[in-house]
Amino acid sequence: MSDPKTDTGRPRRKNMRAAEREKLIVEEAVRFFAESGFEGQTRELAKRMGVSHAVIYRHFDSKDALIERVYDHVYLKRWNPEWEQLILDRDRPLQERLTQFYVAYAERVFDYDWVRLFVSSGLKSYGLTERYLDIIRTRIIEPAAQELRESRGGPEAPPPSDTPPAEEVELFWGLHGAVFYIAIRKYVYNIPLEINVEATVRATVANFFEGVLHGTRQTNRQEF
Amino acid sequence: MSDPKTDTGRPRRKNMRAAEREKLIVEEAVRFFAESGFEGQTRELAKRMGVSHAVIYRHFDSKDALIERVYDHVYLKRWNPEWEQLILDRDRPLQERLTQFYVAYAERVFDYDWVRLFVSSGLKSYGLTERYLDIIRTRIIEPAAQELRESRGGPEAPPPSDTPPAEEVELFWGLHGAVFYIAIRKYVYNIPLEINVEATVRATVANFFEGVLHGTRQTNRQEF
DNA sequence: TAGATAAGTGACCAATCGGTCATTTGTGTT
DNA sequence: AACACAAATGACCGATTGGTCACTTATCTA
Repeated sequence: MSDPKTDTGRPRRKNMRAAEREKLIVEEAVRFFAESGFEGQTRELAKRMGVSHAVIYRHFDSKDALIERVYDHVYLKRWNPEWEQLILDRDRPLQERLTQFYVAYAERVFDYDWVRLFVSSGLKSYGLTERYLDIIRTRIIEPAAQELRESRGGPEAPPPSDTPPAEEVELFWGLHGAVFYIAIRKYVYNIPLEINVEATVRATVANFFEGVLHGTRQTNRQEF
Repeated sequence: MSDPKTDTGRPRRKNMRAAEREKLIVEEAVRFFAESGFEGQTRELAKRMGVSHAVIYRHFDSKDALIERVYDHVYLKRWNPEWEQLILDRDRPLQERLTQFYVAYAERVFDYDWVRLFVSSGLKSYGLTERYLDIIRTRIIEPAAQELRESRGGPEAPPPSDTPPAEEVELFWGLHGAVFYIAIRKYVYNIPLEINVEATVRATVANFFEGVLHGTRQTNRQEF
């Protein structure tokens, strides 16, 4: 039908350069493991690429080694270091900074592959999710909590300390959960969401700050 | 050492009545699948009970049949129908109702087995999580959203309709996510939480209502 | 164009999986 | 104590698993 030379689709069964093949395997593996979980078979993964499963073992020592590469590819590349400065930028109101952060975060991370692989690896407890959430905690949650504590307390507020305020930290984890749960509903629970994600994120952050700024601090909080 | 008749521990290797054995299998399977995921082997499950894995197949037609029973045992028994009336009880402020609900909900459901099995089955998409979240939506989220819409709107507010207000519904999903994410952090991501869960739930609900009641409705919301 | 080298194949392996079955062992009944 | 039946066993089956290897095929280079 079509001349393989002019066929714009994937080159059929031709040999590929090692680097190119590896990249292709990792990309296909990301999607595959996101769908099937890590117990998905290498043979089926290979079949998707139209090659024998032995090819995978030419390029990766083991299935676990491939999974490691999948992690790298999916997680590490999606963290934007600028977010860390954004949270601390006192030229803008804290609410504005967090709105921008969560809108950008959702844009990057609310994705079938990312969310499912993250939750899957959480259940397997390879220690990977713990490391990632450490970044969220130390770079986003705790700085934001510190900013809030310093900004909203009057002159009589306790002086800022090195240890982040536990009460505010938990509230920000609540905000984080409210936002991320959107992705969980969509990609883990398969709930069809017809909502505008960005608008929902904005509204969630806005509602959070309305509570946090206008609320009375004295009630319902003493038990932390 | 101890007379097997008076030994309060598990009876060693003795035959059990069918009903008793089935119950024991299901209970052990709950814990086992929560730890290992549904790909855990029946042989290892049997080994935990000190029996051969053929025993499982005497009492259950297949592994899938056992998993079905595990679902029943874990999910259906933990829903309290009184919660549905609680949300609609206009003798009390809506915030109080939701606080009571989420404190009770967390008490029942924030549990290693429950949370991990729920997320696992979500990833497998057996349709089970969808059914469960339908209950949450129709019995809790949408009624609460309706209550809020009717309570906070002044006389000029639009008349209540049969279809729940989408804007409020999404906000309440945010509250639900903020609360449930506590359990996800603890049991899926293995983050050690030293917090008082009940106090955190109360604070989360309180902060949510401070935002929802004191906030200005006009800003940041028009895009839903 | 011929040889060298890298890429890909398919058969194979040992371990593991869900599931079955003839047989043995325990237990309530008479 | 003897019988009948239920419970449990362990060997076995066929399919599937991650992984290997000798061999074939494609591509680059001289």
